[in-house]
Order: sequence, then structure tokens, then C-alpha cells
Amino acid sequence: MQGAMNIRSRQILEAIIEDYICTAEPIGSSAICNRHGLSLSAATIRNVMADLEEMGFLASPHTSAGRVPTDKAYRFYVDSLLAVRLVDKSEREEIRRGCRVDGRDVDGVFREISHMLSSVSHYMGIVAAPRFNANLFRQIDFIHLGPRRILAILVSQSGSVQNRIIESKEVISAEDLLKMANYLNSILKGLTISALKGRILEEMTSEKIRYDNLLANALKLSQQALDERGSELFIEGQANILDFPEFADAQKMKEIFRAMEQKGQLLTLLDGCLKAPGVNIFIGSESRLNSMAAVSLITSTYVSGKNTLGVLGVIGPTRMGYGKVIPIVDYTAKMLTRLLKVG
Amino acid sequence: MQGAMNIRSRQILEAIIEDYICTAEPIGSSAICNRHGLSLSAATIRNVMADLEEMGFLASPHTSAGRVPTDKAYRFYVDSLLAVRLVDKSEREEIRRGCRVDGRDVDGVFREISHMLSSVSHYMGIVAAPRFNANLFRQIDFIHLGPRRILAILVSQSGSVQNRIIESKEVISAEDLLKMANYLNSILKGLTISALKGRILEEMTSEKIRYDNLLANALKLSQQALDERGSELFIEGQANILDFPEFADAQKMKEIFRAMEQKGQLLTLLDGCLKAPGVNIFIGSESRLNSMAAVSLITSTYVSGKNTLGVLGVIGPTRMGYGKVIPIVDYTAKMLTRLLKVG
DNA sequence: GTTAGCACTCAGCCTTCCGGAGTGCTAATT
DNA sequence: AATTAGCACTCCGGAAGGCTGAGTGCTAAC
Repeated sequence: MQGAMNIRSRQILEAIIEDYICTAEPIGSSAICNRHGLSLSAATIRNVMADLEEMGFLASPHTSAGRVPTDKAYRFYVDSLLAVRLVDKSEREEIRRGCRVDGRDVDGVFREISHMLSSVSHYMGIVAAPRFNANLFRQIDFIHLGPRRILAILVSQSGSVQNRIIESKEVISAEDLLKMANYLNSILKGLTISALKGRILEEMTSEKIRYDNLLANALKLSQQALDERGSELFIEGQANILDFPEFADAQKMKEIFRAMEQKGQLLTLLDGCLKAPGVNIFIGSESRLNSMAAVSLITSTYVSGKNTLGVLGVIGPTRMGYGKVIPIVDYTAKMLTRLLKVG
Repeated sequence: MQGAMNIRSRQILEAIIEDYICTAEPIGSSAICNRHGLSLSAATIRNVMADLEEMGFLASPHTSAGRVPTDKAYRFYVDSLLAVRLVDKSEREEIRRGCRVDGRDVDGVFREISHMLSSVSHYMGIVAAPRFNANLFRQIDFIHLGPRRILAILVSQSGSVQNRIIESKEVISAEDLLKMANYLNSILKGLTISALKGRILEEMTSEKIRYDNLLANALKLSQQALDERGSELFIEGQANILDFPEFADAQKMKEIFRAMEQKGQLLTLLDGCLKAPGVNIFIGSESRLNSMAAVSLITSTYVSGKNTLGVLGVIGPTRMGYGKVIPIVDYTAKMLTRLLKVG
């Protein structure tokens, strides 16, 4: 126990982490002294490794295996060792290609970006579409599907489209629907979507509404149309993680797949990232989700003007290629931000 | 070799299939004579089983294991042995709950049904949303996102909404967009969406358009907005299949997950079902997809009026509970059909 | 402080061995 | 002629044992 982290310990820790990221197999002392330029014997390295283990950076699966980095080690690696690489030219190209909007459907853009993230990183791509009500209202339309069935289409400033099917108690004619939409558009223009509800309630109690059944109906409809809906989460490339030896165990895999399917917990985690602009990294247990204990999540936020709209990122095993993935996520978030800058 | 299928052979085959569906383990002759009311000795059953094997209904994993039903056996079972059960009351209830539209988003309805199918059946649920262009045109809207960026929203008769982001070469004002939409709505009303393109081309060559830049632009935009997009496929409950012992082998699982992720092959398979109304069943290799050799697919079509809109169904291991799942799929398709009947 | 040497540990792999489940055949029974 | 009991045979799967090699921790020498 020769105390704190000197330069040599760091070098060794870094070497172990990087080897482990490649091989997914416990790293022994001799492997280190062979491969990396350190002119030290295996015995010396063993001493250092024992220290690192005591400090909680390494763990041994069993007595006579090599060492494996802990979450704490990855954290240290990411915070102080990692040299941020730039994104390769070819990857930049692929990211750019994934970020086109022309001719796409709005959801399609997010799904495609998620897919692109998974294919560039070889892990899972994940994109949380903008929370609709963090957004500015742009337009509402009602479309007459049947005598009582109405399709409401809401569009936000950033171009997100939401639609809702509404079953109305009363029969409403197509012309009336148009009037209702016009009325709503006029009173709601420019508000944030989360402010709409208040505005609508306010309007509902106003004098002129009392005597206008049509407008009252319009307000009621708009209330229904605005009912909060869970924001969309696009996860692509799930099959990618099947290739990693750490998930060969069926049990672990089930856990992860279930977590991806439920989306709820994941969403709250991502929601948290909205408050912290830029890149966020959760390594293994740092996410505080049991189902995510074996994976890391790298996220970044994308914005439009002053509004942080959403989060995107990559999920992979804790031994993921941080040096490569972090810039990818960062770059993608910036591209998407630029894409949303309506110019 | 006592020739064809007599009643007893059928009973035995049925017993084997049903046992195997429960246990997923090869069935031996003694297991049959114990459990099922047949008063026959194991030796007799063995003779019959040998015949069934020769006829291609059974296979043995190895000499001294029991027998396992082949795809052919399941096909025979489904076609001639299976007593169609009705859907349980509680399941009916759950299906009904999954088929509400009120307050939902259009895609959300399909996703929810897919989810419901997976949770009722305990396999994977799958819903192919209507092919947009098999549908009647209802309305097009343009929304001005930026000087050159336009959001086109298309609505079909059945209420499907599609949106596309279009980057236009020229700057178009919001008022012009409205005019364009009105014009398009007037000329396109009532056509099937697949007929729109022809109509638009026709219109583009007409005299009056030559001199009206606005209308020409409108037509160009609408062309872009109509570019075919792959129809949506909602697959839910993928994690369910992780529980089945036949997929404990990581290799097989990968294959299936990849197939679910690509969706392409699956979509063409489902497209084929559109032509055959009602319930369709693909057992194992019958799908002619390598990736689906270990699973069965049960589908049914849902319709609106005379139009077959889409397909939904369940994917599970070939030893799936056909007797239970077939009515579930059938009932769900009927519910969805009813749901789409705008009344 | 570093290193060589050495005894020790333990997962992984291979082999062997057995029991049990299940078969196919034959001869006896009904 | 169909059914059944009896029996020899096959073969998977798990348990037990042994070996190997990678890796460790310690000690003593450099």
C-alpha cells in the first residue's frame, strides 16, 4: 500500500481498462508489461494492481484470474484519463447522413437518428423525442373522422406533430370543427404548450363563452387533445448487445431487454439529463437502476434556441469504448440541434 | 407400418403435441399412456409413434429421447385436431381494453394493441399499421416550419396521419401554403392515395398550371409528401420469448431478434396476408424465412368497409398454444375492425 | 524500489463413469 | 392379428477426478 495515485498507477490503470474494453477478459499483470511501453516487470505491476484493487478500482473475479475494472475505475478513466478523440471523418459522414430531415416523417427523424447511433457506435442508440409540452404551441387542427370521432392534430414550434383521436359526446359538423380550430389557434398562439391548459381554463370561465356552445366545446376538445402523453423513446440496435460476451448469460440479457421494453425508468433517467446540458455519463450502477447495473449510458441534450428539447445517447456495456462513443454522442446532439435551428 | 391415420393415431399425436406444448421436452411413450385416458400399454404407443415418425409427424432429437412434433404435426394439429376454444371472459376484457381509441394517438392505438396481444398471449404481439396508400385520401395540410421548411400532414379516410418534413427550394409564405393546401384538397378529394400520384401528374401537365407558379409548387410539394414510406410495424413483448427454453441458446435468439429488428422480410410476409382475409397461420418453416424457422406466426386481417387495411398477429415458438392464441388473434382483429368502423 | 523465483490457487477442459429414460425388437398373450 | 411384457441397447446428462495454464502473493535477492 504505497498510497495515492501516482503517474505510474494511472498508466497501469489506463492500460488495464483499455485492454479490458477490447477483450472483455480479465487482465493479468504480464499482459500489461508485455503490451504497453512500460519497462516494468510483472511483479512490480502486480504490486500496483494490488494497490489499485484495495482502492476499489479493480476487482478479481476469482483468485487466479486477472483483474477487471470496476465502475469506479471507468469513472476515473472518463473523468481524468480519457483523451477525447475527435469523430472520424467517415463516422462524421454517417452521422450527417442520419440527420437529414427532408422527406422524413417527424418521428422517423428521431428513429433514424437512434438507428444511426446504434450503427455508428455498435451499441444501442436511444433518442427521447422532445417532451411535447416543453415546446411552443404552433397550431391545432381538427379533422372529422366520423360523426362523433375527431382527430386532433397538434403541431409545436419545432415541428413535432402529435395526434389524438377524440370521441366527442356531441355530433359536430366539419364546418364547426374548422371554426373551433380557428378560434383555438387565435387564443393559443405563441404560448408554451404547458401553459395552454391554464389559458384554456381561463377562457372557459370567461363571460362570452357561457353563451357560446361551440366555443365551449372547442375548449373541451382542446383539453382532451392536450392530455399528457408519455414522450416517445426510440431505442434501436438492441440486437447489437447480443454480441457481447458479458451478456452471453441469458439472465442478464433478459433483464436488459425488459428494461428497454418498459421504458419508464429509462425515461425518468433521461428526463433528469434534460436539466444538465451537454454530455452526461452514467456508468453501471451510477444510474441507480438495477436493470442497468451492467451497462453504461452516455447522453447529450439537443436544444432549439433556449429550450432544451430532448436527450439522445448510446447504451452499451460498462466496458464500452468511451473515447469513441462520447464524441459521437456529442457530435450527434450538436447536429440535431443544428437541424432543429429553423433557418 | 400400419398405414394411414386412424383415430387412435390422431389421439396419440394430439396428446404428444399438447404435452410438448406444455413442457417443451421430448415426450416418451410411457408419459402418454400414463397421463391420457387411453388404455394402451407403452409398447403399443411406441408402435404408433414409430409410424408417426415415419410419416413425418414426429422427430427424435436422439435415439433415446422421446419424440418431438414436427412443423407438419403442428399443421395437422391446427387443421384437423384443434378444437377452437372461445376467448376467456377475462381475456376478452383485456382485449377490449387494449382496443380503445379515445384520447390516443393513432400510432399509439396500434402500438397498444400490439402490446396487449403480447401480454394476453405471452408471446410477441405484432401489428402492421395500414398501408397508407391502400387508403382513401382525406386531407392534406401544410405547416410552415421555417422559411424553406414545410411540414406536410396527410390524413386518410381511416384517420391514419402521416407527416413529412419537406425542404423546399423556394421560400413560400404561410398564406400561400394555405392556398396550396386548399387547392390540393379540392382536386384530390375522394381518391385512393395510390391514385393521387397519377392525378397530380395529370394536373401538372394541364394548361392552367403552366402559368401559375403557386399551383405548380403545390403539386411538386404534394409529390414529395406522397413519397412512399415503409409502413409501420409495431412489435411488442420481445422480452417474452426470452423465457422459453427453446431460445435459451443465444445463437437462436440473436437470429430472432435480428429478424424483428430488420422488419423488412416480416413486412413482406405480412403483406402477403393482406390478400388472404381472416386468420393465417405460418408454422415454422412455412414462412420460408430462415430467421423464422423456430417460430410460428398467427395473423389476421383487419378491415374497414371493403378495404383490407392491415394485419395483426402473434409470434411465438412453434410449440405455441394454438388453441388459445388463434381465437385471441381472431377476436382482436375483429375488435379493431369494429373500432375502425366509423359509426 | 524493483525484480526473480517459487509455491499456491482455481477456472476450464478433458476424460471417465454411471444412472435413467427411452427405444426397438421379439416372443408370449389375448 | 393386435396387444403387451420382457429385454438388450443407446445415448444424454450430470458427477467425479485429473490435468493444465494463467495468474496471484510472498519472500528474498538485486
